[in-house]
Amino acid sequence: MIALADCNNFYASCERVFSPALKNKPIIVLSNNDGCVIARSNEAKSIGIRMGEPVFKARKLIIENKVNVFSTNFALYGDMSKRVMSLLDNMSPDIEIYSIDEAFMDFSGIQDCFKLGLEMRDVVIRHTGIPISIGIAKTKTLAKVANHFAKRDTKKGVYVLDSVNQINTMLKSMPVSKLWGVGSRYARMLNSYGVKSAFDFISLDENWVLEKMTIMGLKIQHELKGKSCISIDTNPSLKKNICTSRSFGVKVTELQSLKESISSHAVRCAEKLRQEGGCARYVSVIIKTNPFNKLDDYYYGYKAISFNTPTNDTIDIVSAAENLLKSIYKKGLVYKKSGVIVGDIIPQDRVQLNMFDTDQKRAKRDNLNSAVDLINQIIGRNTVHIGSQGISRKWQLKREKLSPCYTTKWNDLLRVRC
DNA sequence: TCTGGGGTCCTAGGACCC
DNA sequence: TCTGGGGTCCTAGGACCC
Repeated sequence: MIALADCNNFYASCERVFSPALKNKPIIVLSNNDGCVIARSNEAKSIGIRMGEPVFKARKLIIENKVNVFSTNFALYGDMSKRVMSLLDNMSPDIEIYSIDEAFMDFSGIQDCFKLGLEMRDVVIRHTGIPISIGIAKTKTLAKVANHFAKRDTKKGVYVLDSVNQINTMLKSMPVSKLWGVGSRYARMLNSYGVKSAFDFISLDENWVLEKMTIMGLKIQHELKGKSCISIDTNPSLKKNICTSRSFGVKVTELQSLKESISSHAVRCAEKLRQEGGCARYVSVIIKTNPFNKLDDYYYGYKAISFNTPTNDTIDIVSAAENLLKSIYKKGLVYKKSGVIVGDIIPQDRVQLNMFDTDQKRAKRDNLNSAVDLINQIIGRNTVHIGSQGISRKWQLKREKLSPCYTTKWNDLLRVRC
């Protein structure tokens, strides 16, 4: 069995630990620049303050209900997280720290999972003051479902989901949008096909799920049916990506102020990189304008370089970032109109012709359009994307509506080899 | 007026190799 | 008349997570 421990309303609970007078009072925690609500106590949830809501929209509710408002204090949350995780680690054979407030634990071989869950919950609240919920089931995704129901049982806070009947009942009462791995896009798509509950989802044809939601969707489905596809990772590898980003409180149009931000972001990135003991092969800079501002055009500037020699040197990273910034600013941020991607990226809707070596040359020399028509006829599409290898096997498979022939990144769940 | 920050994985095409 | 194919790496972009 796998257990998922999840701290309840983690940031809000952390703040409450240090201000006991706030017990049973509504609390919210805000993002950078105090822009959005990123954590809410149960009381704040019941008032109707929504997750991610901009503060100015929730202001009325906040004032009327005398909600206690905090800016983020990540040093505090990180420290509290370490304490919680170390307690859980002491009581469980194997643990995967999944996020600042969640951990998966391997409960295989445990006689009474429910009892151990209750003990953990008790120990954590006594030693840290943070309430946690624990869901226990056969797979990670089912443990997430179990946790969903553990949260609703405020008395016990532990839920073991083990019989098929019980699982089906729970999945029937759970909207598909609440499933781990189903975000707003997939939820909307699934709803449009009449798939409303998690149970509707597991009843879908596997090939349909694969086609619409890639291998990720199929894994969710298998996990919900009790077939484990996502194992516990107790030995996390180095980060594959390190990012420092901030929103500006106000609109910025001067290169100089962008440069200052980019430099300090780059320094911070280099710090994180050295902490990890890693090296950077690749640096990229992205600048966007406010997507919510309907009055201005939306700009998205992107530029990246690869280092010949991977580095963790602050100077290298900062100067690379500054150079990238300059080229974006000059090329894109000032001139380009909404939605245009700046940098070295080629627009998606291109018609690139490169069918067969000899034909390609002839086509370029003679008449590009007729060759495009020819390809369209062959593959029966209006828009042509043909690679340098001509119509590859990948394309042929696609035309026959078979699965893609990628294999290297797929696990044993589904091996489609051509 | 004011809308977060830091990550992951998968897909697909292009370049290139043998 | 015929058009190799299997593999890796790179990269952008789209989905997701907390």
